[in-house]
Amino acid sequence: MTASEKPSHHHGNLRSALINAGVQLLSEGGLEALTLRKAASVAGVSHAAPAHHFASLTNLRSAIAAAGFDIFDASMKREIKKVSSSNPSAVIRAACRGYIIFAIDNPALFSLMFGGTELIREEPPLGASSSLAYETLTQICLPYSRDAKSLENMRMLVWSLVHGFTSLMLAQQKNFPSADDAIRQFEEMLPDFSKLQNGE
Amino acid sequence: MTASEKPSHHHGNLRSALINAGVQLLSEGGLEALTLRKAASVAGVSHAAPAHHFASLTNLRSAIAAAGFDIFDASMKREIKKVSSSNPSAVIRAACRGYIIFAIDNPALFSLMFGGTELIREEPPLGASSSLAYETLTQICLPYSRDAKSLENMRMLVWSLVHGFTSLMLAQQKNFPSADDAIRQFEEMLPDFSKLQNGE
DNA sequence: CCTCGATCTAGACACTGTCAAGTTAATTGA
DNA sequence: TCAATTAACTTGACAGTGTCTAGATCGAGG
Repeated sequence: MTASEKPSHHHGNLRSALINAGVQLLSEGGLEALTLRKAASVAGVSHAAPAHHFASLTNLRSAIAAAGFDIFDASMKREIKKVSSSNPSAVIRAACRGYIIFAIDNPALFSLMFGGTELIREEPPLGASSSLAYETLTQICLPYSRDAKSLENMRMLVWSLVHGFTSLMLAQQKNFPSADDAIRQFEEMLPDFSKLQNGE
Repeated sequence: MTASEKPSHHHGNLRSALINAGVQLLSEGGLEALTLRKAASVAGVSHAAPAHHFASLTNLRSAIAAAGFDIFDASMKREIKKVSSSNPSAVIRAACRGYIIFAIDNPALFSLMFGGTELIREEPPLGASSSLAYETLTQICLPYSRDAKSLENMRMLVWSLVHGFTSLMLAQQKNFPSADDAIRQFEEMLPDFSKLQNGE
């Protein structure tokens, strides 16, 4: 949509425009700043236009959360790529760094995804994107699993640890630490954790 | 407030009545069912009455969250009392059971307390109650701490683990498991965790 | 008894999600 | 090519929300 295009009655790509507007509203004003009408306004359409793409606010929130899971998964994968994949423990720690970085960079989005807001989790947009991140978290635990049950336990252990740490960090401090400080604190807590790996 | 008392213009104890009404609304309709006007209605007063006790919805939410932290702390302490206090690891596991039980019994309250809703965390009502629970979590880690730093790491480790597990459980399943099932799943994940205790 | 302050009511305003009806534009089909 | 159909959007309305202002009522202290 360049400036040379004359404004059309049809927006063209309103659905993704509303999602982008929602992400922006979240990052600027927190959870409660995300409203259908504001998103419509930012996207440059009337207040009722979103209804044709999202049946309700819950649907828009779910689509935004799905976009959040994509960013989230990308953040973990980016940090994983930075380290040698031959060291399983380093890979897990890298994923955790990506986890924390995402939350610090997108606290309101993180809250929307995990904070208890009603979302439609099963259907395609959100279900697929969250499964992606789920899969990444499973992959990094594979080296530590002997069977299906130990994999599930390890995955839940790692996920619980990093998710709990991140959630509590966001809930406690009004002014979050920098991502570097948060990661430092997490890894300082973690050394004991490495004992339960079968060897690093 | 018995039925024999004639209704007075003054409610008498509107502040706590609104908090109780809020807890009820949360448990019946989730996060978004908690509104000032509904709480006022449940308490039997006009829509503007709450303003004299809570300057804004955020203040009411904070007071309700404070009440939640009291229940939360009581739930942990109740489980701790059930076990012999001579076994530090058993005490920690008991506290975690209380943590999970509270979340299963009060999912919306849990979301309000930790889910990213804006709250006034420093001031007396919420600040004091959350410090109480914080203190309980610190106490159960004392047997495993050699110094201030190791205590902080252990506390954060335990808290992150149980909080992350609980949050993810509430976020993932629309129909939560029973408290018993959730605790079983948590403790099944935990055995590896016991390795990092200096001895059970 | 009377005053005064605390408590609550009534009304209003802007904002919200959602619905219904109408308008515009793109696409399809003959 | 051009009319008809359908998708996309606008306008208007409604109930519900937080919050403000003004006024009414009650309880306690002088």
